Amino acid sequence: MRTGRPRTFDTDAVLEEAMDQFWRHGYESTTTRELEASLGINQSSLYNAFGSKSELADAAIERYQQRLDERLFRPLIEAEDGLGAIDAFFTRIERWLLDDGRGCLMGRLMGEGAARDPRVAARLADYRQRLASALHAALATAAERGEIPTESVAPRTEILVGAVFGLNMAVQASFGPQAVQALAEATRAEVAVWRAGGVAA
Amino acid sequence: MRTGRPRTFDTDAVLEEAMDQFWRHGYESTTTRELEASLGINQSSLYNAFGSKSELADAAIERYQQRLDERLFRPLIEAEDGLGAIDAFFTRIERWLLDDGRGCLMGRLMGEGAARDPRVAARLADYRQRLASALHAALATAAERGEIPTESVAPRTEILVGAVFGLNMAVQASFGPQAVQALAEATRAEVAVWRAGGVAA
DNA sequence: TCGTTTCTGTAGCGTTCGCTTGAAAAGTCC
DNA sequence: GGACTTTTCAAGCGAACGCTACAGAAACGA
Repeated sequence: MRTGRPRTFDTDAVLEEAMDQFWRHGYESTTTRELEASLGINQSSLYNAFGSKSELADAAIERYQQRLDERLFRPLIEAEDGLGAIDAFFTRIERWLLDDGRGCLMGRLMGEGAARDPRVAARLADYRQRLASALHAALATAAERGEIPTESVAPRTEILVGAVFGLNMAVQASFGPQAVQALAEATRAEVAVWRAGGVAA
Repeated sequence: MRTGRPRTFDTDAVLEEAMDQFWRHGYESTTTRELEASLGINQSSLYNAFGSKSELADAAIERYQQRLDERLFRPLIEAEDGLGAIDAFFTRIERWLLDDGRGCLMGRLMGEGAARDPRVAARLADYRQRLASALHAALATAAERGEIPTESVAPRTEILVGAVFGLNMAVQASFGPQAVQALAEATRAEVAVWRAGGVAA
């Protein structure tokens, strides 16, 4: 193992800041010059440490995905109150999208067609899978509790995945907080109808 | 009225081709060089005729919106079979998104954040309004026919708007035809549950 | 201390972007 | 036919893009 001059910056902190940049501006619109400025390190140091913009983004997305898992997906999977957990999930995701004006990194990447980069495409496919799994788990719990029929778990997983995509699209399209809130609220209302056995409140 | 040399190209045909280019590649990724090549006219002729890329896109989007109105929204508004028309709409939109691999221009624009251009933002807001109106009209018809409760018309309009956004997001994220089909199918299944009065088939 | 290895900063490569310039070509109107 | 207006075309402007070459600075093992 050959040694040499160690890095003067904290790789982890830089990655955190890079994640925030991609989160705010997406993949294409985050330029290496902006990264240089916001991360406080020179471009060549960036490339020396991460290889390429694509690889840096890949690492940043992995970091973001872990955060999503912790804050949004894990509570959904571990909750035991079925449809109540789904209601809470859509409240949480609404805040996630609106609270700090950053939206969702995955939504940005999906919308801007960042899947043309194969690394990003793999991350997005993984995200879709995790989202669907978490929703499926919560719906399965709801079925166990007798809140919804078992046959409806699979199609309703798709419905909710689509609803999350739709929320993200509304954010990307800059339709404003009210539009996003309206979509989230309508989704929660529909879930409430499921609980009521299909009889509208 | 001062006269001069007339154009050698058909403005209408050029606009049609420009619409197709934006449709295939979105706003940002459609370059003035590509337009020059595909439209068969010089860049300066383009700028002379349309002013700017933004204005050309604006005209192309207007054209596209008219097509959307004719092919997707008008049938939804004029149909008299309530939920049946909504089922047919989601079948039609699924084909619209998948058949020729172009997806939907509005979906591209929403996803790529093209709303940063004020002209595009206005077009997108208009699109959202037209989509919501068409769905609302069909749901109102369904309520008149007694298929769904009147109170559910407004929230379910939002649900379906979100579903359309979600379908577009799936297309933009390159999740593939099966993912898009699954979302559309699940939406139709949920609409069928509405008709059945909430009792799952 | 010395040699080796790695990191840092400047400067710049080649490409592409939206858009414009300037002169020649091609029409219309009197 | 000649004055006038507009379109066309090639060339190029200034800026931004991802990325890199290179030289000097800085830390390691011996």
